Amino acid sequence: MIQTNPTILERQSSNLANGTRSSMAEPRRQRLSPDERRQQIFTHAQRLFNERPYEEVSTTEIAAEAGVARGLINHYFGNKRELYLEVIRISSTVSELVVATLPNGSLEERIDIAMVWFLDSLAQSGSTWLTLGSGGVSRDPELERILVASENKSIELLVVACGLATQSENKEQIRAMFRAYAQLARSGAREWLLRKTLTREQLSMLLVSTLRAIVEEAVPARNSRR
Amino acid sequence: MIQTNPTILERQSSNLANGTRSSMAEPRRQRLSPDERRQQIFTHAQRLFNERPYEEVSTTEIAAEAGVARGLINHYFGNKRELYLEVIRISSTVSELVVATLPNGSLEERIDIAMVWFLDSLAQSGSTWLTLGSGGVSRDPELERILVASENKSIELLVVACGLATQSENKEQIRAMFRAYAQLARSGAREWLLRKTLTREQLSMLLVSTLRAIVEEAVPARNSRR
DNA sequence: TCAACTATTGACATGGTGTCAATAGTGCTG
DNA sequence: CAGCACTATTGACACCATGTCAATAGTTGA
Repeated sequence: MIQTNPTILERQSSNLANGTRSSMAEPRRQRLSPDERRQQIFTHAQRLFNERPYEEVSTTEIAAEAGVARGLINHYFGNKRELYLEVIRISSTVSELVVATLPNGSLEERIDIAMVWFLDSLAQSGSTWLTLGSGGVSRDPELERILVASENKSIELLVVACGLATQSENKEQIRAMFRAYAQLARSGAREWLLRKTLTREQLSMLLVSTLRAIVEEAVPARNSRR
Repeated sequence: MIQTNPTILERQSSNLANGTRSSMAEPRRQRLSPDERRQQIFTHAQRLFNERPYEEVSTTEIAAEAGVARGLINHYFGNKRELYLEVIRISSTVSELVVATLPNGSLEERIDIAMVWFLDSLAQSGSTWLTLGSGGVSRDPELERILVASENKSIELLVVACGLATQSENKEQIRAMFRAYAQLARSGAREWLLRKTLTREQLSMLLVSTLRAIVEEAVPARNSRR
């Protein structure tokens, strides 16, 4: 366990702490409504899990930061893994809020619009989504399920934007290619937002040109199956 | 800890076991040369780490499978993490063995050839490389370093194949785009080899068309930077 | 044959996680 | 307002995984 700050183990009584700690004896136990307490723990867990990977964040630390007994985490969330999954569940659904109604128009136009929407929602949601390793890694099956479900929604949206939704045959192939494309997009977004090696325009150009190539060249290749 | 087979905790005396276990008392301790013992532990660790993710494989299990005391793992490898990194280090360098000398020719031809080489080496190395989550996740810095180094080699090769090696300006942008492309390739390979949702031809078409799009459209967009 | 060497072991200490009975705020009721 | 039921919260306990290290037992050479 990494102990960066020696003061984090102190009791911190959230935001409704009375400043007169020395004069007035504050209650040794703070009793909140389950919703409040749950939210409080969740907030601190969310922050810590965004700072460091799962294994390096201990429930002891989360409890200390939230100023509660460690057992309370288990009481509200079952176990550490479930708490983590809840954090991920929130992070991965941020970008789903924006469900753009796509206008009619040429493929070019719709791709452009979808890309603007994608980049905008990314710029807002920040780096949370980027650091998730949703790449079919053999990690946690439940974690996998959550990330895949979230990704599927985005992909379905993209399929619609490209006018391939009506394509009844080769459904699976199209989805597979778009899943691969989603990884390009994710990685590209990482280059843009985290590593800052690409400008937004460059990333946009990358995403648009490759997506057009997929729709116009790779997808029509459905006749090349055996 | 997952205990699938109740017999794995038994002593298994590697491959040089004498069959007369009941009659001849085999030595309670088997003393091997450090190289042999190290290799033996490594082999079992490699198998287990390929079957299940890091956290779900305990050193107790590795030691049991190898038929040695758990302390020996620390003696030879320091700690569990270093053992794991050594496994990864081997897995990620498999595909580097094939260093193709690229012929001259049109961009189209060279991309085709590079892609055949890429898919061939993938088909051989199997799923080990695919399940690695090398996506800039904030995991282990050392793990990150290893995977990035391995990936960089592949990317450099691809840059040469595309005839962009001499491009002195926008070096970083080109590399960034190719890193993103590598994720598309990795994900596509996963669809081909693991999920079997794409045929080799379809994947090849996907990779070739998108790569051509990047080289011809995205990369020349270097003048669009601010 | 014996002794130095060292590969190997097993007990110990540490730290993280989950469980659960005991405890102490809180609000209701007479 | 006192007392009581309810339950949010605690802290001690058991369990498991990891790392350390002194003791032990094969092995090799004199």
